[in-house]
Amino acid sequence: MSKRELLMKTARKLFAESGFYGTPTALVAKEAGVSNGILFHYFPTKEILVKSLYQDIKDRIFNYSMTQIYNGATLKESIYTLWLASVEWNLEHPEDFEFMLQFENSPYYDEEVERAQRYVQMNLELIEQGIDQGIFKHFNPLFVVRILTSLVETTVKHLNKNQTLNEDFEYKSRLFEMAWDAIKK
Amino acid sequence: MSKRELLMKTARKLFAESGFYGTPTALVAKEAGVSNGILFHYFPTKEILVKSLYQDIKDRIFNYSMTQIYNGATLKESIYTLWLASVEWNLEHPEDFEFMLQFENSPYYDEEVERAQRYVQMNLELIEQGIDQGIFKHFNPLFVVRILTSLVETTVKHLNKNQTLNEDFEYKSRLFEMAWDAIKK
DNA sequence: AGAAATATAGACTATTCAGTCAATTTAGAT
DNA sequence: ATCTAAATTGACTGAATAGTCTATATTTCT
Repeated sequence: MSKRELLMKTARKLFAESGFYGTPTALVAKEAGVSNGILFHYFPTKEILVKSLYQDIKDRIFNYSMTQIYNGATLKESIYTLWLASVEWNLEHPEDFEFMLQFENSPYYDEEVERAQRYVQMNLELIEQGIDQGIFKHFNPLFVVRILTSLVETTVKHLNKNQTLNEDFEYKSRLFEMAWDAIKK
Repeated sequence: MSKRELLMKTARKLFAESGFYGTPTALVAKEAGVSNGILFHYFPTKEILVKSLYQDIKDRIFNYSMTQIYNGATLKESIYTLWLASVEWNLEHPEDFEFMLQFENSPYYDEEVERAQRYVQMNLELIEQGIDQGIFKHFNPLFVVRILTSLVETTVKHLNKNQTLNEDFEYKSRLFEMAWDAIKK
């Protein structure tokens, strides 16, 4: 693994544990087993490190989600697939999840950062379809995407606390019904 | 206003603007027009200041909500009243809202802090009723409360961005239907 | 009034931390 | 083989900041 990757991996872990305000750059470098200087060589400021991490995580969720969708699915199936992909992915990557929660509620996060995500774009298209077809309640599509996202987050937190339910797909589909009922007409 | 109150008021404002990591205690004291020493007299650590603020805000939301509920309401009406109270209150107190979002996604926040809130207790009771009566989907009541809370947050963010909708009660009741549909059977 | 307790001031400190820099090593190109 | 550019080191710095401490003022109690 390149030192750059090593730094990102370590930062992800430490940031998830102690938050990015609670984690000195020096510690990231030390834990990654590289010098302080090289961290600032790859990431000129801490803010750039943090934002790069976020970008990277979102890209990985996006790529994973892409492998899950399939042709010929109904709208509900597509939304379910994306919903489940996001839930599963976050369950399997708790560090990324923790970090993302913090980031999205930090001053670094704004609408521009959000819209830039291919992941958001993908969801947006589906939601717009659903609204046009009169299947979904008539609201601003980006708002509906945010509703879904916030329900995914709450759901993941819930499943993280109840590990026994983690493999229960019938339960998960009941959880999905909450999200679906919220947005459908 | 006592210096203690003055400090809390100032902290609320500054924390909302720049986050509590981005706001030095010295600045809080300075902006409040009091000495540094007195801040630490009332709040021995910054953490205590932050937690006190949170407690205070939650108490005020709770008190406001209490004035809104009324006897003889159906379950749906009660839930709506609480939902609307929370939405309105957050809209009218953007500083408190900003601060709360940050706090609830910070290391300071945990389940103990959450359960201690009278506000959560009040919601919990209603939700338990709904589940017992078979009106709501059958899930852990605390989880359902969190679902509602997260929907309130997303809704408030949405309304904050679209000020024109702020007075539109018909629109708000459509927003409530999302939350209601999510939890009802 | 006088003692005791509490409130207030503000200078000071010890530490922490993001970021710099000059020196050294490694890799790549010709 | 030599030159050049990029990677890497780690000691260092300057600013920021939570919390301390001593001195003074104000209130409260008897």
